[in-house]
Amino acid sequence: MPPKPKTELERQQLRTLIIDTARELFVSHGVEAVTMREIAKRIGYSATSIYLHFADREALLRDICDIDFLALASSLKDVSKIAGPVERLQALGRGYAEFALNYPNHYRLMFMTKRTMCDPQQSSVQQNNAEQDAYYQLKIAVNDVYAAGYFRGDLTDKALIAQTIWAGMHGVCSLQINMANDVWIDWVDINARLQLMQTTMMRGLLKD
Amino acid sequence: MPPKPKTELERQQLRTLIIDTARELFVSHGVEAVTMREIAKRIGYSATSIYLHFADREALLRDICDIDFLALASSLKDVSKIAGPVERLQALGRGYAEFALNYPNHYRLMFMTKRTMCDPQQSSVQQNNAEQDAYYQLKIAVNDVYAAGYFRGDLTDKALIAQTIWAGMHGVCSLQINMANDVWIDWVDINARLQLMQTTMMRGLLKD
DNA sequence: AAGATTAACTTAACGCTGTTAAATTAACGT
DNA sequence: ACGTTAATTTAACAGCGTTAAGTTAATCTT
Repeated sequence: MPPKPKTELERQQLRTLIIDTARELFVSHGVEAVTMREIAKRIGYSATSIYLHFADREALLRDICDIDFLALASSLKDVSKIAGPVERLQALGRGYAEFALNYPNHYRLMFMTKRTMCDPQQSSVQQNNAEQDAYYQLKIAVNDVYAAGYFRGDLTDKALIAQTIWAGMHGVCSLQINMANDVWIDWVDINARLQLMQTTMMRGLLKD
Repeated sequence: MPPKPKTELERQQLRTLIIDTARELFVSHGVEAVTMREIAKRIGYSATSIYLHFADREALLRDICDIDFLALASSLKDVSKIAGPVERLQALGRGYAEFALNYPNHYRLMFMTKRTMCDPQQSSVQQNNAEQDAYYQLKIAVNDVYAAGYFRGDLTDKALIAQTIWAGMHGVCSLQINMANDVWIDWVDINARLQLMQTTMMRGLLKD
């Protein structure tokens, strides 16, 4: 029904409306099942209107991903208040898993689905900003434990330590998200698996 | 161009020809990029012919997955010859990672992609057959280490131990497969990550 | 041996998808 | 008052998985 002039602010608001609407649909239906037409209908526009704001579906997914990464980082920001460095690192792992299992479809989009990458320059997430970059939060937490001298003597590569801890938690979460319904496996309770992964990581990486 | 009667053997051969052709295409192009028409063209049939042997694309993917699981288990079968139980467990992890990183598109289909499950009854993989069931191989290896009394005293749930080790290796492999090209992360060499995950797991789970 | 039957296969077509081209609408500048 | 132009829609395309309808030729029946 619409006419002509639109302020830059209004354009931006429509962009984020599209993104937020799509994210909401993803929660319940999963990314792959949500169509461009469905997103458009939900906001009362025609499907082609989305292409005035995003080059294609992939570009929309990238921007949605950015918001998801911000949401993850935001959900973890209170962790920095925790006193002990080791406790902080463990709380980060717990928070990460909580996000993954609360928003499995978003986690899937972020970490388990093949996507075309964009350079971080044009991402809306500020790299190495602790409020926005969850991986940076992990690196800080690892750094703090390292500075306190808690890691085993043979562990000197802090990026390697961080990526290993990440992989451990990601392994538990992603198997849960993708394989929990697989009757082939005699799955143990997910909380027990998360717990053992955390303590195994700490026992394996920290000094005795 | 073809006429009528076909033996049960010939039907089976055509089935496996379809599966093998699709698997080969998956290796280079990825599962999502391979279309039914493309598979059919490759074997010189029309696309609709596939539907005489598989209910739908999902059913074809399930059967392909079965073959992939068999291939994984087969690639690990020599591990059982290794003498020490801990060495066996570690070799299993290395072999698993080797498979994952050599056939990333198949690994993605097997462990990272949402699929509708079928009951193990009608799977061509024999559950709890060490030659065919890779997860059973892992359980045996964990069992052997457990029987030898090498695990820490507070670890009594063998399924939990197996699933944690699996999650650790899966975490490293799946992050590598899906995120290795992400310039956001200062990725350390994949072999170093695999190595540290293995030693961390062993240090964390085994007695000192 | 001729005709009906039927398995194996193909061509046509449907509904859905992401996406593009063309048409429409209405506010603005002059 | 009127063209210009941005915002939006409708129409349409190519490709997908899939189904329906046809075609072919070997076998079965009598």
